[in-house]
Parts: sequence; C-alpha cells; structure tokens
Amino acid sequence: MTYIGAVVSAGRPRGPYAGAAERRAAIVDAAFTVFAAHGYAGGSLQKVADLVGMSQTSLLHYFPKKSDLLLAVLRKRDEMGEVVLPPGGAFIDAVLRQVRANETIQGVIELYTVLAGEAVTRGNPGREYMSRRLAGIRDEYTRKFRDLADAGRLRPGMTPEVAAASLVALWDGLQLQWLLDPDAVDIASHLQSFFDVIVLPAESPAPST
Amino acid sequence: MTYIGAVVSAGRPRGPYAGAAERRAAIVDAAFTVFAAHGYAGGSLQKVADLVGMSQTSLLHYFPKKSDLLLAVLRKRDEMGEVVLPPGGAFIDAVLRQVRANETIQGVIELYTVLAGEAVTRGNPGREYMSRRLAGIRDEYTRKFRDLADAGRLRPGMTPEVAAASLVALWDGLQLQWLLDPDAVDIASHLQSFFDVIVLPAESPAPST
DNA sequence: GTCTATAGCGAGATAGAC
DNA sequence: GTCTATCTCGCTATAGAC
Repeated sequence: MTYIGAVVSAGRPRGPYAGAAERRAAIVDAAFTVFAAHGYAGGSLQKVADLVGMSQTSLLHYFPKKSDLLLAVLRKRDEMGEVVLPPGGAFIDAVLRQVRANETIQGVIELYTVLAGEAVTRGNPGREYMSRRLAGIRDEYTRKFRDLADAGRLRPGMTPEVAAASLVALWDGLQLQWLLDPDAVDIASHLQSFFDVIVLPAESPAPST
Repeated sequence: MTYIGAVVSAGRPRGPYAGAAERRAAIVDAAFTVFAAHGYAGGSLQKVADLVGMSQTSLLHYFPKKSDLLLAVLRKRDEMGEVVLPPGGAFIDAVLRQVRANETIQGVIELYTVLAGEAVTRGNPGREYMSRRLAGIRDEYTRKFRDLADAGRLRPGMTPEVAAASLVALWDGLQLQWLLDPDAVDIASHLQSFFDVIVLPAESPAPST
C-alpha cells in the first residue's frame, strides 16, 4: 500500500516518492490514449509504459493487473464526461453543450465507443461497470424527462423512461456514425431534432387527450 | 478462385474437394461465434480452428490472413441481417419484424456491436466496411422516410436524412443497452415509440404549414 | 488439403538486484 | 520504486512433408 497523502507530499515536495499520485495519473492518461486507439484487448501495457516513459514492469507496480488499469481509465472518463445537469428543461441545453464540447475531444468519444462495444464480450472486466453506468444515466435522464412530463411538455405517447433510454441510445449511436465518418452526421443537430420532436414548447399547454 | 457451383457439387457429392465451399462456410460460422464472444482483436484463429475441428494452419489455407476472415464474417452477417424493405410506410413494420427476429439470435447482435466498436480503432481492417455499411443503410432509410414525407406523414421539423440517421443510431444504441442488460430495454417497443412520434397517421392530412 | 513443426513476435506477469 | 531478466503463454504466419 502507498499512503501518499497531502501531508506527506506537502512535507516532501520533491522527495523520492513525492509524486506517486502524479505518476499514477500520468499512467492513466497514457492508458486512456492507448485504449482509445487500440481498444482494451488490442492495447498493451508495453505501449502504455512507452508512452509514459517507464518500463512495463514499473507500470505493474502501480496497477498489478491490466484490468485494474482499465477500471482506472473508465473512472477517469466518467470524471471528465459527467456534468451536473440543471433541473427542468434547461437540461436539454446542457446536453447539447456537452455534445459540442465532446466533439473537440474525439479521443474521449473513441475510448468510450470502443470500450462499450468490447464490454459485451465474454469475461470483459469493464462489462459490469458499463452496464451500471448506462443504467445510471437512464435513471438520471428519466428524472429530467419526468419533470418535463409533469409540466405537460412531453409529447403524448412518450414516457420519461422511453425518452431517457432513447436519448442515451441515440447519442451513443450518433457518436459511432460520427467517428466512422465525421462528415456524415452532426450529433448536436440530430439530438436537437429529437428534442424538438418529443418535447413540446413551454408556452403551449398540453392537449387534453 | 473456387468455382463450386451446383453442377459440380451435384456431380461429386462426396469427392475429395466436393465440400470446399461448405468447409469455408463452416469456418466462417465458427469465426462468427468466436468474434462475437471475444471481438476481432480478442478472438484467435486457434479458437476458430478448434471450433470447426481443424488445425489452425489448415484454416489459413482458406483464409490466408486473419483480416480476410473478418471480412468474410462481416459479409455473412449482412446476408443474414439484410431484409428487402417494402416501399412506403410498410417498411416500419418490416423494421420492427427484423428487430423481433434479431432478439432470438443474440450472437448476431453481439458480433455486430463488438465489431462496430472495434472498427473505430487504428488500422482496423473492418473500418471501411462498417463505415460504408452505415452510409448505405442511412441512404436506404432516407428514401423510405422521403416516401413518407412526400405523403405528408413525416412530422414537420424532421427531414428524411435526420430521421434515417436517427433510426440507425437509435437501433444500434438500444442493442448495446439490451446486450449489457436484456431486461433494461425492449428494443422493438422503443423503436415503435420513435416511429409513433415522428410519423403521422396515414388518414390524417398534413397541416398546411 | 491437411497436417506437424516452428519461426518470430509480443503479450501479461513474476523474481529479485539495486 | 525502478529496473533487467526471465517465465510462460498465445498469437499470426510460414515451410514443407505427406
């Protein structure tokens, strides 16, 4: 176990083991890039080690198994990608802003798309994680769409649950198409159209039936 | 080139090279299963050979490179999955029938989902194929939605192009969620809701504006 | 066409010196 | 903590006997 807390690192700013946390972070950054480019099965510890400038065995000192590294990368991606959604209909704008921000960091989308696909394979160490994550996002969006439904702004025939799962699916699917051919689809405008169709304008009261 | 037509195979039902085409088909079947379970990078020629009951080197006699096998598998998946879509609004029913049929052959969906994700990685031999395929399906669906638009049945604000790309994305994304947790989403009912929202009933004339 | 043998490489993981 | 050396394994692909 390595206990490198704030006190220790403050007391030894450039001591022999002052930067253990930074070292780990650098490894995760490199693994992020490698897994995004080659996938988990296709990426190697050696490539990660080369990128961070250390030996492959030193890397294993921090992450004893390859799967440990994968989980660290997945956790980092979540920290980068998750955004606090405002309540009510403003969450639509927040989603669209997130989409436009994502388009500037293509590597993150690549990583997510590759790992999500691999996660459905036998014995993939990221499967449980990916499954829980999708369920969590569905729940979160369901609450947002329920707010809209309560305000009479969800088109009749759409339930909050279906709208939430559809938004997640649409987003993921558009990212795949965009990665394979960036000129083919515009993720933000397609999601905007989806919102336009299932969410009614605020000033218009919902039809009685 | 191997020309094993009906005449030849009928003339030599169990001759020395009567079953060359069948042998190739058996290999592709096995590769289908292996790639679905482990992905392309994660699957191995040895696993495929074991499954088909031959040596790994004999397998290479039919498919000299691993990537050749991948392309054969992708082609087979297309043959299995593609359905002739009827003209007009009946294509909606055809899509939904295809979805319900797919749910009985989970391995096909797994294969597609894994390979689609891997296709965005560097140097993946299936990338071009997957990219073209998605573009082709978008074009096909665009024509179908244009028929509906011409009949005034596409909800205003939706274009045939956006509807088509969205349908493909939604379908792919729902399959991912379903594979990771089969109880979480029902693909057919979610797609049905999508159609209900963007396609207007046949008997209702389109609004003038 | 099918096989054994093997080349040639790279992977993940371990042992132990420093 | 970091390294070299090494183990063990599996992979794709080739050579050549039968």
